[in-house]
Amino acid sequence: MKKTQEPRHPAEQSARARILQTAHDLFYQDGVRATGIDRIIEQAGVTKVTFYRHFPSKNDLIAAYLDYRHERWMTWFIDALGRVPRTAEFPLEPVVSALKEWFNTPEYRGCAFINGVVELDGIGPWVAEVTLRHKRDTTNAIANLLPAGERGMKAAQAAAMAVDGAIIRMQMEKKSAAALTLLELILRALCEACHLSG
Amino acid sequence: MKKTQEPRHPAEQSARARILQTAHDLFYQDGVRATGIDRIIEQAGVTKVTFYRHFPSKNDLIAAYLDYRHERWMTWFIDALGRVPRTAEFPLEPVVSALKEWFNTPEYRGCAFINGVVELDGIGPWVAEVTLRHKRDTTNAIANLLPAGERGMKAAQAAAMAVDGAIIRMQMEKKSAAALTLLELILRALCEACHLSG
DNA sequence: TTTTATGTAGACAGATCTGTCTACACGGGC
DNA sequence: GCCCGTGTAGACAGATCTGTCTACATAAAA
Repeated sequence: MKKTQEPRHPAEQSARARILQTAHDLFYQDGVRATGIDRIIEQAGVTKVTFYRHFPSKNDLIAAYLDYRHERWMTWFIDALGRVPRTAEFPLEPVVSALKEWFNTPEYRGCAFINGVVELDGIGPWVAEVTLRHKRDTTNAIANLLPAGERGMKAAQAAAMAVDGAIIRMQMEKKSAAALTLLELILRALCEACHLSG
Repeated sequence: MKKTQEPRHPAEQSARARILQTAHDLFYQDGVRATGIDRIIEQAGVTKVTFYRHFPSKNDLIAAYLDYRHERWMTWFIDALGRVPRTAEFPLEPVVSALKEWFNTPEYRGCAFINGVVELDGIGPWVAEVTLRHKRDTTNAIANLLPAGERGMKAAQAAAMAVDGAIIRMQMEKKSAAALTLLELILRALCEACHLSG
């Protein structure tokens, strides 16, 4: 079953996977509106017909891009949170560590979903919807670092919002890790205020 | 001196002012990239020649828009902060009140400068520069609510970053004032942690 | 009075972007 | 043996966007 999927280029990816991968890189790096279909087609090494057979319109590609991005980023984030030992004194420390890792990647250009909401507000309500799902999942991942219950959930939501602020900040300032130390200040204050640090 | 400025339409604004005003409304509401020159020209009631005499290129208009926006918003923000009585118990309360006012305006679509950085990253480094100026001025306005000194400044910077998070959050969620209560939670925690609440 | 700054009206060039179309090739399953 | 899914190559239509151009009008300044 499904051996028909990848016959053409045994070593390489299927045409669809190459398109999606290329679209991801270009959309994230240069922005969705600024990236034309032609450039994706050229860089992915496919033709227009092949492209439009897989993605009937650019909007379909954008939707697939956001899904793909969510999957990738979420997997990485949860893994990164787990790689740092949790301490009772500052249970949100893994959040700072994970973001530090992300912020230092050379291709960093902010949160694809925040960028999407800003750039693509007009093309449909589904952009805001997938973005809210993304932020909900992120909040849940943060909440898993805290004791279950009302207090932990409120703190996780606030922490996630502060993280968005840090993401934006880092996107503006490029250099300088000021965003990270400020975020740590906020998260420590939050943990204390919610009696979550021991 | 300068009586030449507004001769044509005594009751109305000068052509330049109308263009800038229209550009502001459309750029902020629909996004810069999504707004064509033709639409601004039409809605401002001027012609192409008039437009290009005042603004040699769209980028010049974008720059003027950001300057104009900064002036307007900053004036409003400082005024709004001053309208709320400061309490020693929670000195950052005016920030929450001011944002509440802003978030409830029907035309709210986030921070024009954050949107600009996301949308216009490619067109030149000056976008990030005016954005950083804007955020610095905002931070200073917040710092004026706090006692001068190292502690107050750090808290103001962290608060400004959290505010950015709330701005984004509100932009995604449209309805629901969750962003505001979360922001208040963060700011209260910050004030306590920095020993700024009495 | 002449010049200059400002304005109007609208055609046009040149680029770019999305999406469609024709024509052809090849491998696997029916 | 034949069809169908997937692939290639590239022309083309139609829309939109930025910016230029000609031709003309008018009020204030010199």
